Amino acid sequence: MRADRLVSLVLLLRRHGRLSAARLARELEVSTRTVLRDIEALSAAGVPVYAERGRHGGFALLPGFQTELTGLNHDEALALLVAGSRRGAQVFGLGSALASAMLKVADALPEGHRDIAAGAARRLLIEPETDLLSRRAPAEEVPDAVAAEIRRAVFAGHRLRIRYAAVDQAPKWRTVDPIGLVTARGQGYLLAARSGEDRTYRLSRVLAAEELDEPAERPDDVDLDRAWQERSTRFRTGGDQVVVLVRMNPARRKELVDTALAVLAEESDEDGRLRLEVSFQDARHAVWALWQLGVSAEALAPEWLRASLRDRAVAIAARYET
DNA sequence: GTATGGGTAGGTGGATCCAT
DNA sequence: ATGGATCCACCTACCCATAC
Repeated sequence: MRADRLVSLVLLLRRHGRLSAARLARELEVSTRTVLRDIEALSAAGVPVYAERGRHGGFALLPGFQTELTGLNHDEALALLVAGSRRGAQVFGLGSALASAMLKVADALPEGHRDIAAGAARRLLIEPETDLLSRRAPAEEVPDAVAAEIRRAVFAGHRLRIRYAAVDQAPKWRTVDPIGLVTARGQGYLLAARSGEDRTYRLSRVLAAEELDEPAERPDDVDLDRAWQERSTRFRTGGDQVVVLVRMNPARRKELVDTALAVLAEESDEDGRLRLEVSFQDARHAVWALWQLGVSAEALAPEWLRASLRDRAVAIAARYET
C-alpha cells in the first residue's frame, strides 16, 4: 500500500511540478503528516525531492528527474493506452486500477508526446463488441512495413495510397483518407473515406501502402466505436445474405453459431440432433462454414449449397482415390 | 514488536502587505 | 526603499491508535 502511494506521489509531482503537502494529502487521501513521512522516505531512497518553504511553497522533484517505473517504450505505452482507453471502467471491476495504470503509462511517455499519443489512441479500436463479420477466421498476417505505413498515415492524418486486392478483383491502387484502425477477431481493418464515401479495407488485402504528404479530409475527432458499429450494421443488413437450414450434431453448435451472422430458428430432432436456420453473409461464407463442420452437419437447404458441398466432396474423394 | 498512519505543538523561512 | 507584521507552508519531535 505504501509503496504504491510513494509511486503515486512521484507521479503527481512529475505531472504537476510543485505541490503543497496539503494538496498531495488530498490527492492521495491521507493526512499531510503522512505525506511528509512519504517525502522523507522518498528522499532517503534517493529520489531528488526538495521542499520550497514559505508562501506558494511545496514539494517538487529536481528538474530532469525521470522515473523508469514502467520500462515501456513509446509503442508499448501507446498499445496499452489503446487497450485501456475504451470501456475501461467496466473491465472486470478494475476501473480504478486501470486508471492508475493509465496514469503510469501516460507518465512513461516523453513530455509533449502525451497529447499525440492520446490522439493516436483514439484512432485505434481493439476488438469492439460488434464484428464486421462473425466469421471466425484465422488471423492473417500483414507485412510490418505495410502496417507501419498505414499506421503512420492514420496517426499523422495524411492521405494514403494503397494497393488493394478486393475479393475476386485484380489489385488496384487507390487513394483514401484514413480514419482509424480496427481489429476484430484477429482481423485488422482500415476505416477510411474515398471520395467522401465510407470504406472499410481489410489490412490483409492491402498489398502495399504509401503515406502521402497531403492532409486527409477527415474530422479532427472520431468516435471509432460508433463508426465501426454503423459500418458493421450496414454490412450485416446489406449484401447477398443467404439463409441455410442445417441439421447437425449439437456438440458443434457453437462453431456454427460463432461463424454465422444470425440464428433465425432452432429446434431439436427426436434423435437428439439440432435443426438450425442460420444466415450467412454470402454463398461463399455459407459453403466455407458448412465445409468446416465436415460430417457433423448437413445442409438441408438450399439445394445449391448441397450441390456445392457435394461437388467439393467428390473432388476431394477423386483426388485421393488414386 | 513492527509498520503504518493520524494528531498536535513549536519552530523556521519565504512571500506579501503596509506603514514609515 | 526599508523594515516589521502577518500569512502560509514546510520541519521536527513527540505521542497515540490500529493492524498484522
